[in-house]
Amino acid sequence: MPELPEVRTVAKVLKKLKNKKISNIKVIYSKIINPNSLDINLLINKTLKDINTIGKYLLFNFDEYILISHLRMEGKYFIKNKNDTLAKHEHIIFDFNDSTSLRYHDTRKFGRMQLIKKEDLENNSSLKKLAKEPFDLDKDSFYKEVHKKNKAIKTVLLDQTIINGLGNIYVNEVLYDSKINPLKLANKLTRNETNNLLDSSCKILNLAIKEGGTTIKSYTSSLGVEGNYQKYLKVHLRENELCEICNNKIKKIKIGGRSTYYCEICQK
DNA sequence: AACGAAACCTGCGCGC
DNA sequence: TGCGCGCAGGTTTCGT
Repeated sequence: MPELPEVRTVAKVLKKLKNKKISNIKVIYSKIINPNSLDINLLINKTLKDINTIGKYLLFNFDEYILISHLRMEGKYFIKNKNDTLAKHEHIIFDFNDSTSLRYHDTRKFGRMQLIKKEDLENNSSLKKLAKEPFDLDKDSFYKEVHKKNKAIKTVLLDQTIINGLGNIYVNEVLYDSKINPLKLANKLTRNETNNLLDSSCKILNLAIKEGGTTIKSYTSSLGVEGNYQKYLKVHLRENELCEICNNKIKKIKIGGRSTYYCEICQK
C-alpha cells in the first residue's frame, strides 16, 4: 500500500490502540523482524503510548522502546478480536489486555519491523539516512541534492534520501503537476523546476492525506486504508486515456524498472 | 562514489 | 482449464 499519505492514514487509525497494554505476541513468519531487532517479546506488558510516522515508516512508541514498522509493498494492519482465527498472510500478532488483537498482514512478506530502545532512534541505520519530508525540505538543499544526480528525475524522486515520502504513484502525479518529463536528467533541472517539484509534492501529498490516501486494489479493505485520492489521479494507471490539459494520450514507459505514466506534450 | 540490476515474495490477469 | 509470463503503492544488496 504505502506511500506517505497511506502510512499517515494507517497511523491515524491505529491511534485507537493508544494506552492499551500488550499481553501476548505471536511471530508466525519471523523474517518480518529485522535481524538487528531487540527481542519483540520485550513488548509484552508494555503500554502503547502513541503512534507516529516518519516518511513511510510507522513508529509505535512505548515507554522505553520504539517499534519501527515499514509496510513496503503490501503490509497492512488489521484490528481484530483475539478470538478471531488466524487469517492467511497474518505474520505477526499483538494481543492486548482487552479483547483487541492487532494483526500484521503482508501477502508478499516484504515488510519489516525492528524493535529498538528509544534512545537509539536518532542513530537507527534505516531512519538516519532519510531526507526530510517535502513539507520540511529546504528549497536550496533540495536543488543542490537533486543536481548531484546524473539520472532520471523520476528515479531521484523515489530516493528517500533525497525527498522522503513519495512513491511510484505520487512521483508520477508530482511530475505531471510540475510539467516535467520523468526522463529528464536530474542535474539538468533548473532551480525553478526543483521549486515546482517541491511545491507540487506538498500540494499533492496534503490533498492525499486529507483524502485518506489512494486505494487502487479492489480487494484492499485494510482498516484505515480506504482512501479516495484515486479519483484525483491524472496520469497514474491512465495509459491511453487523454491528458485533461492537451487531450493527447497518456504514455506508459519503464524508468528504473518502475511503471511511469506521463504526458509527453505537457511534460518537457 | 554512483549507478543499474537483482533479490526479496505472492497473487492476479492476460494470452495461448 | 491450465500454464507461463508480466505486473504490483518499496528497499536493500550486489556487481560493475
